[in-house]
Amino acid sequence: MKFEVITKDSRTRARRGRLHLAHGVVETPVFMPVGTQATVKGMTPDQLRALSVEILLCNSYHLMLRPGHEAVGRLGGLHKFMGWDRPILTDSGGYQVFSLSALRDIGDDGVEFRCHLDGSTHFLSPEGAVDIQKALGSDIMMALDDCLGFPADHSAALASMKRSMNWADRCHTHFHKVAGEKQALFGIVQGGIYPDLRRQSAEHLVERGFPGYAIGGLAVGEPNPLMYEVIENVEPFLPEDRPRYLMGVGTPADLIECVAQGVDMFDCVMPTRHARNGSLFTRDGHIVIKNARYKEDPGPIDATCGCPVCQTYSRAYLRHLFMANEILSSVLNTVHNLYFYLDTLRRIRQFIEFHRYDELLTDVRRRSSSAMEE
RNA sequence: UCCUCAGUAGCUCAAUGGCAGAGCAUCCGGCUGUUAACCGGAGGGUUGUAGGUUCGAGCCCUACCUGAGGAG
Repeated sequence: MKFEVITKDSRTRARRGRLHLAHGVVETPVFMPVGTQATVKGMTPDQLRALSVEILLCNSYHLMLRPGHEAVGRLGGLHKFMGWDRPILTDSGGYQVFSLSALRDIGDDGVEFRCHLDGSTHFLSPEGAVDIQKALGSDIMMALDDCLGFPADHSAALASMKRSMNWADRCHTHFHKVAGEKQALFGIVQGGIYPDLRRQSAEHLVERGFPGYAIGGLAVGEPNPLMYEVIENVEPFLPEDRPRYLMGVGTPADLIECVAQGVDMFDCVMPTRHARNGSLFTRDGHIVIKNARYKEDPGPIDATCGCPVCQTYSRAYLRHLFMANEILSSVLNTVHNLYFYLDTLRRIRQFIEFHRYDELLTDVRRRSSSAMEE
């Protein structure tokens, strides 16, 4: 794996970069749609390519349980299995430590999960997480981490961060024992909202040396300005020549704000999940397509959008599909929302190249404050 | 014509004679490394009509109206 910074914006920390991975080149800043179970819900790989998706995120924990990472490995790896030949990043299952908290038990050695499908128990260790992601054959694998919720006091955040660092070390060691040149392992900075812990965590990981660094444990309930502040505080401790990946974030405005803090990579379920739940993104915020006001609205979702859905279908038709619970509703809404996200990232990259990123930042702040007044 | 059964929210149905509810639909909100085509909230009633019994009736009694089934 190789990462190059092509351009840096003059007035913000925004960077324009390029990530060379085993399955292709990724222009950064980049948004990775989430394909938890080896599919971006409702999309074929062809549709994703048509939207110019460059890299996907898939989930180790879910694929370990079903169909099983060994099975995927025997079938030729995740790329072949799902018919996607561009890069894939796999999450380790660290987020499930957080989101499936009722079904798991964390120890120093790893996490014991009770499977949400059949109740069987599984143990996920740092080494196991690497083995799973090796079998899946992702371009980028993530270290197993302990994703802390919000709020958490300093001592809880310290203990959790130390555990994550211990696990990151073990992933690093095991990775270099078993994995080849084709895959890369990213470390994940933790430490909650505490600047001293975030700094310790970042310095620990950098000393160990990873080809990329993720910022985890954010967008877990804290106010957005606090999230931006945490990123602003941790960025100076991350090496300039390595990609920074903000895990699980976020809204379109979040992406624009966080690129300004030096983030290169994002993933989030928001565009795809919101699509299925009927929230559609526009330049002036989202619209809820089920609202009665769209019943006979002949216009597109967003008049300024160039996506195939906005070229063809009315809000009235999309509302009808949603209300009628038609499968096509999810498909068309997902196409639009993913296009919107990818187009936002295209604009982000352009503004950085022109050294005018602050203009984009000003524009998005103005739009979100005027949307609040409505 | 007679007999039986039924009539409660837009729909399908609950409710010992004791505060009239649910599911769906409608309207609105939420969703941030997916247990999520999901979750939450709100509005909505002269219990077919008119009487009667009772401290109190959706429930018991009488008549009528409407519908379904049966008999002739």
